[in-house]
Amino acid sequence: MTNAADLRPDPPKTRRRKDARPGEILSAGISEFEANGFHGANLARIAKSAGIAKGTIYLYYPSKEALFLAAIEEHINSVMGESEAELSAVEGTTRELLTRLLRNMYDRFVHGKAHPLFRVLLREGDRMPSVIRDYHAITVERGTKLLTKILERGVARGEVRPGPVLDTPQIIIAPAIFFAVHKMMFEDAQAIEFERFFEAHLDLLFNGVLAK
Amino acid sequence: MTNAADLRPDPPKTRRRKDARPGEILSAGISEFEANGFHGANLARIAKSAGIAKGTIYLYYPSKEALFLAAIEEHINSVMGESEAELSAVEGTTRELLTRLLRNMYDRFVHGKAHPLFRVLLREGDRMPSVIRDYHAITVERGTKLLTKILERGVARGEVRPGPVLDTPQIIIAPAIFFAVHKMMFEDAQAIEFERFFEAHLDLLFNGVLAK
DNA sequence: GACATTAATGACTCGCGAGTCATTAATGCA
DNA sequence: TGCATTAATGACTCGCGAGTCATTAATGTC
Repeated sequence: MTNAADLRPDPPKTRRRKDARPGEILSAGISEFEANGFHGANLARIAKSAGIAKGTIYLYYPSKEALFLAAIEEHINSVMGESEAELSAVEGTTRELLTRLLRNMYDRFVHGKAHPLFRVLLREGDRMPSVIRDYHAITVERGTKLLTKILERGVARGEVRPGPVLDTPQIIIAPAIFFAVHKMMFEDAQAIEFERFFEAHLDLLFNGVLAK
Repeated sequence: MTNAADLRPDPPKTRRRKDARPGEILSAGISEFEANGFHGANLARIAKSAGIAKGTIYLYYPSKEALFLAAIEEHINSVMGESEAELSAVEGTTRELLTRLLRNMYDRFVHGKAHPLFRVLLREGDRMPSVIRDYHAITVERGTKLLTKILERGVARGEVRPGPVLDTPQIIIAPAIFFAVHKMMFEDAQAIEFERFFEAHLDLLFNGVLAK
């Protein structure tokens, strides 16, 4: 029954992989933080899921908080960088542009990868104002600028009515954030049907509620 | 230097007040839970602020969770019961009705007592689905019914355009919730000026964004 | 006033999880 | 092949806060 395997030395029980570790820990961390938030996350669990011992984490990150910050930063960039190209093309009617922008918002913040990130920051972001500022700059500010561009272009083309909405363009995407929040809180109690809500959102935007 | 006070027996160091305690503990609890959420709340602090020892809390409430549930229930009722009367009067134009309803929403969920409650439930409500269901019934369902009533009356009066908004009337108050959430997350990073936002909200509702 | 009842106390236990560090062993180099 | 370096380990410490319980003392009753 002797075979080659018996002659091979045992594979080492631990591997020394100084350069692969940080990334592995980071991605295990992202999953754990997404699922349980900062407070609820457990370093022993992160270690286990990264296939290492708890102490090893501390060889690469000085504290739970530092790991969280690194994980969030990584996540923000990977999640928010996407659809940048898709949205930067500003052509077509204002109606088309806004429809596309909103569809994209819902895709990301309600159904997509941005949802868990939004959830964690909404719940525990007040612990770390610098993260919130980053997130604000990358999502809100950037989005607001894009909206403003679309609306001003719309005014120039005679498609958009000048008015107070131009001063606080966030109001245009507000229902999408509302939907994401509602889902977070009341998914179990009573979910809102997405397609209907989306239709209503567009209708409100383009027509208001009053009869002509 | 002898006077009456010297002769009076020392006042008792502890008072036995079986019936006053629960209420006092509850109100100390409400403050603590409002300020720190469920997890962040500290029973020793609640006891101190109620002027009793920690053990005394357990004479009246079997656990932190039970105290939280009692505090939330109490709070929900006291906070949500208000402005009921004010809103039930359905007369005037639809425009007037909606303006009044929205002003009321902002007053309560952004500036008023409902804000901290909303904040706590948004952050930690998933721990206790029954509380969320109560809250949903008292706020969302009731509000949605009122909105539906206003909108259907509006349609009957020819003031409101029938359309998808009637199916998901929540969309009308969505920007108010957005504003509350934005305030929670980004107050420090970049607050939105309230009056402008409110104007934009009404304008969006009554006019949409497109030029006529 | 003496005694029984029970409200109130707060020092204590206990579980949890972040962070430490003495020990082990993988790997590179002579 | 032996030695030095350092990645990796995991049992341990330590602080925190919920929940306990033996003890104290306020109050009602005879």
